[in-house]
This record gives sequence, C-alpha cells and structure tokens, in this order.
Amino acid sequence: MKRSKLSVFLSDYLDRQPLFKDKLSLQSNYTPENIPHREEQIEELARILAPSLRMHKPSNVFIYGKSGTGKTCVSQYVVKEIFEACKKNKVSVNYYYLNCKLKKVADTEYRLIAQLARGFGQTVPATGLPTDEIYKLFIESVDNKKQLLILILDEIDQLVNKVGDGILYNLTRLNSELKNSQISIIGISNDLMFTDNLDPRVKSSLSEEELVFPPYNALQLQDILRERSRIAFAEGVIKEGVIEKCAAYAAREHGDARRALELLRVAGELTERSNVSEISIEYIDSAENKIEKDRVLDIIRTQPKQFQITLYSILKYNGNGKSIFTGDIYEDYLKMCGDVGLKPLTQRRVSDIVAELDMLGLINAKVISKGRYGRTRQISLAVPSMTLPKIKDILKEGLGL
DNA sequence: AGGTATTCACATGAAACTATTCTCTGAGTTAGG
DNA sequence: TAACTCAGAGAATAGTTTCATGTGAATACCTGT
Repeated sequence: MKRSKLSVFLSDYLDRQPLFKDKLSLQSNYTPENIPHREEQIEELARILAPSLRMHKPSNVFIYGKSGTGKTCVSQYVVKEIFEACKKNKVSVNYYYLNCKLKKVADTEYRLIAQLARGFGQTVPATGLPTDEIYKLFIESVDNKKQLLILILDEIDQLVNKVGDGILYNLTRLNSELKNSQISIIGISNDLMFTDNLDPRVKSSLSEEELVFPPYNALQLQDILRERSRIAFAEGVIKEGVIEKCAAYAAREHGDARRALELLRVAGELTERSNVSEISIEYIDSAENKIEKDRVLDIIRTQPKQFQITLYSILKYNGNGKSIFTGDIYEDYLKMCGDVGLKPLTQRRVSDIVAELDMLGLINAKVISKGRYGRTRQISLAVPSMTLPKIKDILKEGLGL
C-alpha cells in the first residue's frame, strides 16, 4: 500500500511544526532593514551621498571589502533611503543597481550600457549594434529630463579584469555628454588592490571618496545570525551553541556573513529533512560538507566537455601519489579525446583550462621549475576524496563513457 | 670549488581567426490601387 | 506605390589557434687554484 504510506508521510509532514518561519530571510539576496555593526559605514556613505538631496552631484564613491561584509547590502540600503527622501521632497533623483558579474547581462561594456539603457525604458538588442550607438541610446534616455542618477556597480573589479578600464573612463566622461542630468557612480569591489593598476585619470575621478568594509569578527557575526534567525526560524528550534559555531566557522573564512547565513540555512534544511525538531551543532558540520560538495559537483556538471575531459585525465593520475605535470595531462587528454570522439584542443588552450580549473578550486596547480627539465604546473586534486566516486560518475555521464 | 652559461618544458601574452547571433540597409519583389 | 522579403555588411561575443616571448633552476661547461 504505497499510497497510504505516502499520505501518512504527507500528513505527518503537515502535522509537524515547521522549523522555518521565513526562509527567505536567510537567502543571500534578502535585504534586512537592520544592518548590525555597519552603522559607521552607513553614516559615512549617507554623508557622501547627501548632496543629492539638494540636487547636487555627490562624489563618486569606491567601496572595498571582502565578500560577505555587507557592501552591497549597505549601499543598496542607503541609496534607497536617499531615493525615498528625495521622492518626498520632490527632488528628481534616480538610482540603478547593477551587478557586473552577471553572465550575459552586464559582463561586457556593451552589455553593461545596454542593461542601463533598458533600465530606463529603452529596448536594446542583445547584439548587432555598435557600442557607441548604445551609449547614445542610454544618454538619450537619461538626458530627457533633469535628474540625478546614482549608479551602483557591484563587482566592477571583475568587469575591468575582463574588458579593461576603458569602460570606466567612458563612464566618468559621460557627465560631460549629459546636458540635463548628472551621474554619480558607486563602485563596489571585492579586490582591495583593485585601483592600484587602474589608469590614474580613471582612478582619481572614480574614487573621489573611498570606503572600506572590514570583515566581521565572530561576535559580530553572532549578532547578525541571531537577528536573522529570529525572523527565519520558529521560536526555540535552535539549540545552544549553534549560532556560535556558525559564526566561528564563517569568521575563519574572512568573516563572510553570507557564508554564515548559508550555513545556518542549510543546517536548518538538513534538520528538517531528517525529521528532527531542533537544530543541533552536528548539523552544522554536515551542512558545511554539503555546501562544499554541492558546490563542487555543480561546477563540474556545468563545465564544458573539454574541461571535463581535462579533469578526468587529472583524476586518473591522482591515485598513485606521483606528481603530475601539464605534459602528462595533455598526453592523456589527447587519448581521451580520441575515445570520446572530440577534436582535441591545442596544448596552449589546455594549459589555460588547467589554470581555470585551479581558479575554480577543483585542483591545485602550482607553477614550478624542474630546472634542466623545464617549467610546468604541478597538479593535484583539491576536492575531498569522499566526493571522488561521485565526481567520476558525473564526468563519465557527461562524456558518455 | 665556484661561477657562468645552457637548456628544458612549458607558462604567459597578444593578436588573429572562427562561428554564431543579431541589426540595419537597400535592392528587388509583390500586391493592391 | 507602399509593403514585404531577403541577401549582404557590420557588430558583439565566446572560444580557440597561431605566433612570440618569457622563465626558474638543475645541469653542463669553464676557470683558476
């Protein structure tokens, strides 16, 4: 009697007290109305942006800080407040938030400007037009009335790394093209050294003001977690010490609040799934494992075939404890391409692929010199060995082996 | 022994190429008046 | 004659290839003692 079993399960599920009250508040895109331990930065940013209330162009701001230190959160919060205040006072201020890392949305100059133009009601094709045409469209749509525009560009370091700093130069120059409107830019960067290798002209005009967000320490993380968990979880489902442990884990990782919240959320999900009514410390460990495992498996699954073959070659060598070098991998890669029926890439490209796999954290690839015997990368796997069989399965499936 | 020069096996960079997707334009075609 | 179709030119973009140059240290080769 499968059916009754299932219905028992379902009604059981409904009878049980839910752990979560509002799970959304643990998701990374949630903006809380209260941001603990960032009062200073909020105040500073507000002070910088305040001239906009009088319709004066605020300075451009640059915000630095490691991931999960509340940069996005704070800037969105402050700008939104300013926007509301301006609306109340009938001051024509507008803002637009854009994450420059989003694939296919804002990760090139063309797409960034196109996305902005779209934000102001233009219909812009995804490709086909020259870039300066897009600039014209954007300027047109912004300049049709007198207004102040605050652009929040999140993770611009990624964009500039990819397409160069010309785009920032164009952006700062935009103001001279505008007759009625003015644009202020808030640039957000994870990379603390970002402006160091920037064109000095861009640097001086873009970072008129700078804000640094230090990482949270464990105690601050606890406050954040407690605050959120009050919204997210039902009363009393979190056992003693859970929050502290979450905070400690995340503090170890340069104080990333996002990680801490994710950890708590996944721990909650695991607890719920195993039919337990209280989140205990053990679940945090399994949550951490699960997050890491999911991340790795997901990355591997979504890689192109060429990457998968390369990784598979590395995997095959890994067992015997010998060090592996690019040359070995490439040889094996060629063979595998024959087996799978794919046209092999050049060694140049495979070398880049290995470097990218390293960036993704799937392998460790260190460039070493073997003296007389050349220079190469020393490669080893960087995934926990317990996930290896699963990875093999995914790769075999992806490659049709 | 100590110092310098070679040399290997790739790494790293830059530019050019390929293929795909998409717009715009203008010539040619069609249908209706 | 206005509306429509369709090919061709140009752009953006991602993924590669081609060509060129760089590089760290184990060895080979000197050199003077």
